[in-house]
Amino acid sequence: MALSHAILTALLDEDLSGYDLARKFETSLGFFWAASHQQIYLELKKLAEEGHLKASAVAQAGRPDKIVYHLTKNGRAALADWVQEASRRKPAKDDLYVKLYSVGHTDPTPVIKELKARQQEHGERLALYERIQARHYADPSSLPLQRQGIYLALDAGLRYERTFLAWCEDAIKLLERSQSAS
Amino acid sequence: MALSHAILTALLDEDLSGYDLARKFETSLGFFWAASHQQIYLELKKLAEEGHLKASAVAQAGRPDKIVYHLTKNGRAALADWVQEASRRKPAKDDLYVKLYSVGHTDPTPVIKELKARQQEHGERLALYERIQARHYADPSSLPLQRQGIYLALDAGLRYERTFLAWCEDAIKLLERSQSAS
DNA sequence: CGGCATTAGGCAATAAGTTGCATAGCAAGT
DNA sequence: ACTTGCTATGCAACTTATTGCCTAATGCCG
Repeated sequence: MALSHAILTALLDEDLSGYDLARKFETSLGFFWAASHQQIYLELKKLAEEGHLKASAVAQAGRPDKIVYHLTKNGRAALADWVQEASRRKPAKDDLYVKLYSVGHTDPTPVIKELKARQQEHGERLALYERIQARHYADPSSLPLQRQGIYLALDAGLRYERTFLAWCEDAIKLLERSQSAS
Repeated sequence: MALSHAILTALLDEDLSGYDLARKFETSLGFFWAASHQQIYLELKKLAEEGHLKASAVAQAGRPDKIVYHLTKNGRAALADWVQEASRRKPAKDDLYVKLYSVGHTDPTPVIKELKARQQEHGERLALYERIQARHYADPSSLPLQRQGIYLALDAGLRYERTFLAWCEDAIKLLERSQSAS
């Protein structure tokens, strides 16, 4: 039950429809907790049934109708409880490192290729984070309290991407060197 | 089907029983792909059925019998195929960052508490990585090819933990400052 | 008008992972 | 004799997430 809490969190600020939420999970919050729209719609239904959210149908002109969800007192309390619970570190799961374990036994070429693909991918992500930072979090000391948490999450993302990219570069160098040596 | 590949990878070096594998997944490989013994036993059965592994019962004196698994040609080929497939970046999922999003709306104290707990946890993990590095990977340039991949994975772990700890410290500082200011 | 993208919501099947529990042999300590 | 702990394997129920597919209204482009 973790996506549910991410959804409740997203609804702290504003009432949103499932569709809106899905988009929010493609950017901002989704950087730290990814979810597909299928999952989101399902979870919203459950949360409404449990009384954590209140659903209201909204007719729209020129667009399909939508269902907007509002955080109830109940939901707010459930969220507060969850924030107080200690969460455990998520067990790491990344194919890339597992593949590194096979390096001595098979051709390292595909691993190098993958490292380069990741380099690209993480470089793009870093650029995105940097754009967001420049636009919305350029001056952290003047941020209102409500943005400070998000700023910190973004900062964690920035540091992670930079660290990963630096490692990536070194890893590629090492593997290419040992490849040409053999 | 990802745990299966991690298991195949672990069996590249040596034949192992489910129990042995479970222990391997509590250290080394498990740092990058976590798995419980229940999952491992289940997956081993499947892999044996599919012909990727060959199971052989081994009677032991003074201990319960065990089932040792050996990587077949078939399994080796499947693993090689998998290494060539491009793997996608795992969608990030960490409660901690989601909780940061709720900072302006509720009391930040539990979040600070959690950050400190993580600091502790990641500090211990870093110390563990450093011990492993000092013991087995002190001189990376002299490593045989088969250890270089593992060295790189460990290096990624070291960098990640250090980055996280530095961020953690800054995050705690910022939150405590804004807490006392309010 | 036809086709395509966007907005909006959903179902069903499957895969993957977690939690809790069960069994059983043997060793070593108390 | 009793308990604790390690080795060794497993089942069942459940939650969580992924994949693929579907409907339906509207706007826009050619």
